[in-house]
Amino acid sequence: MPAQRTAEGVPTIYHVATAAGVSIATVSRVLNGHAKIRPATEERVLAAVRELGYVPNAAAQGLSKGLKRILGLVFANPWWHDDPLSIEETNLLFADTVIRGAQWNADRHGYSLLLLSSGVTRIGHGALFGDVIGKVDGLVLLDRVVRQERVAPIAKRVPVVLLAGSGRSRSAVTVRVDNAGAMWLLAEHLVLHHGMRRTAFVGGLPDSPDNLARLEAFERAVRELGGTCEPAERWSADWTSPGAARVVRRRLEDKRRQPEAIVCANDQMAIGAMHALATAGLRVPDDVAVAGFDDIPVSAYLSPPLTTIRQPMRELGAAAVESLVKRLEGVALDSREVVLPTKLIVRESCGCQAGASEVGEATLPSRMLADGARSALSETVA
Amino acid sequence: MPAQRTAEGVPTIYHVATAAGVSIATVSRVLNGHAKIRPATEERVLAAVRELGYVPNAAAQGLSKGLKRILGLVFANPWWHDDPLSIEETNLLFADTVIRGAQWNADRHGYSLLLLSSGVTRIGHGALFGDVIGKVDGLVLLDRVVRQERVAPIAKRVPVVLLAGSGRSRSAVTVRVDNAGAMWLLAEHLVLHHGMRRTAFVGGLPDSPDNLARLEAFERAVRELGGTCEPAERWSADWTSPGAARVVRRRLEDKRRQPEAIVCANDQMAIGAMHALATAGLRVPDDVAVAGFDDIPVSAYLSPPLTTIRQPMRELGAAAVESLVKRLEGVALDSREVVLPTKLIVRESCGCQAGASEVGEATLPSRMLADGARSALSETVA
DNA sequence: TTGTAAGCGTTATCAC
DNA sequence: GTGATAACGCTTACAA
Repeated sequence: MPAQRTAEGVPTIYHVATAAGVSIATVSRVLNGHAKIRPATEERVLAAVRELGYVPNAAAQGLSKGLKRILGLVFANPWWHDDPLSIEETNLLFADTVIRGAQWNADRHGYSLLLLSSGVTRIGHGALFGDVIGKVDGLVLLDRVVRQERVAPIAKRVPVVLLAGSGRSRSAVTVRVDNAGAMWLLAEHLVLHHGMRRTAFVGGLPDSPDNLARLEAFERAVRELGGTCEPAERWSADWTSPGAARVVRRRLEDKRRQPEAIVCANDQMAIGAMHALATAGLRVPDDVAVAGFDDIPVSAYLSPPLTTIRQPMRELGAAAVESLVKRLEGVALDSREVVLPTKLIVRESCGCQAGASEVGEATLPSRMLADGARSALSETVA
Repeated sequence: MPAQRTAEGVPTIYHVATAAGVSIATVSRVLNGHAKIRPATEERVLAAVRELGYVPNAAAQGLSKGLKRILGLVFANPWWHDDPLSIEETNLLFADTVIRGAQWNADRHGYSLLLLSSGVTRIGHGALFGDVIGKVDGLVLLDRVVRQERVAPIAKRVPVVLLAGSGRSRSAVTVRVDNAGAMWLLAEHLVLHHGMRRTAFVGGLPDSPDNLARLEAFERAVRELGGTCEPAERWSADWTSPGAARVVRRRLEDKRRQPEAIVCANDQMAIGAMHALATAGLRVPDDVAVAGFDDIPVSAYLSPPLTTIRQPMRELGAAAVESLVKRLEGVALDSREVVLPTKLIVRESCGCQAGASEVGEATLPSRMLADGARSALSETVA
């Protein structure tokens, strides 16, 4: 037996073996539960493990087993010092909540989640995200972190799941929400229920697939229902409250008749829009109705409470991990695309009255669920 | 040369060597930039690397170098299905923003950030966080993820930084903000500037070091300035908006005179408090002033905009990683404790008038900076 | 039931 | 400059 090789203070399997008077193979067996071990032996090994505070070196395990049990999630994580205006980052809550869902489910499956960012240093510069790809068994790519054509080469090396992507990738699985169904519901509520005809849609970053899907679906739905939606160019923002506030203020200076309803591609922008309206002396929803998308926690606590689309952000992260894990364990995926359902949460910013409950909340099932959509939630959290 | 050993499709250094007609040692040298390589050779190797889409296996590198270049961050990440009320998680924004800062700085130093959660599965059950500790070179432990006495054994194995901890650990470095200085500033503003004497402090989870520090400092400051602070037990909440709303509503039912100012241990609770007050027909700040802590992005967009303490959450994460990396690179730390400064952000919920700027914002330097505090920000983002 | 030894894919120390 | 080759710490046949 090569005895203890490490000079460092960190105990290895050799130390444990020596201390327990067995071979390293036996230690490994005890720790991994394979094979039958004599109880007395097992006890000695475990005692040694405890005594030394031994924890296996995951790098060695990964090398030996060919599985690192680490999943990567790539998101946009800029530092903001260059741009004081972006203190409130692009869709902050969305990414963070997705991350939480992904971490949670990875953990459940015995994997850990490695957080990777696009945009700051080496990542994204070299091909294949630099070397970080070598650290993971699979990758979740958030919306917009990588261009369409860059996905294939990455997917050649590790399984990839696209989160909130356009869903048009051959090489990777896509997980997203039912944006179109959501916007239809909202348009119906505004146009049919409240009788509003003139609307506007405050968009997030223009190249975001989610933003595009929401915009197109909303415009189309409103038009088909007999209403109008102001030209998107004039209402394009950047997912942030200040950005949306700016857009709304600019429109307010224009003295033509204002829209009756302003729908925003996320809740943060709805908050910015409401702020701009309030500052201009307009009341929500009496003068203008406002709606958002996401249903972030504060939305229920705004005045007025925000009518919005709830998307299962956490489940989105969990579902992405779920299909990655399935792929790694050799389970066949039944679809290249997972579409999670959304809900219309009716509160007061659209003109409805507060319900009996503390936080008024009406829930309609999403119709128009895309083909192949199932509740990945029940799948995931089973 | 043992030729290509891997059956999988993933190319190894052996494939590259074969393709380039050199030894694996040469490939390694080219990729790591050590030693002099003939330009022609280098070119052949690089070509092979590109051709094959080779990326080094990080597990093998970690094993060989004794450094995984992975840092772990442990935070609380419960799934909420058991408890529908906790949809808005404990101090969500705080942890998420800290995580972003940590990820950003880790990336800058060539490390990746592994997200680990306490509480859900194996982690925290076995000693030493189960096996996950074997995946990292160092660990950042967030507030409350582990009890005081559990830190030492972990720190024996990998360097540990405590984030937002009590600062009383021998075995680990602590990174936190200047809670006491912040609360003094706020108390002065409320009591001296606005002349309010009767106050209340809505607390977060009672066992959180941050919460405790804020509560104690605020009570003490108010008292020394001649005001009063209602008993903490009655105002104890859980970091969430609904939690704070509940506490405030309960107090409102009590017909004794209400406090003139309600200070909350974070912004989410301030939002919940304002909601409860508005629902009860009380106006902020005319009837009751409200203040928060954190300065999350939406706080500037509430009505009224929230007066709060800005703590550098992102820098907190970055600083934690900074000291971990220093430790790993053998740089001596000049202190067991890093204390970052805070700022009082005066908006309108305290009774001040809106400033000239879009979002009124007065900034005072934090006095009472704890001993040894330096701007770790400048250190970090240098 | 346990031990021996051959990988796993790198890096790094020798030689040449 | 470049090529063998020995670690690195673990898992897993294969023997015993």
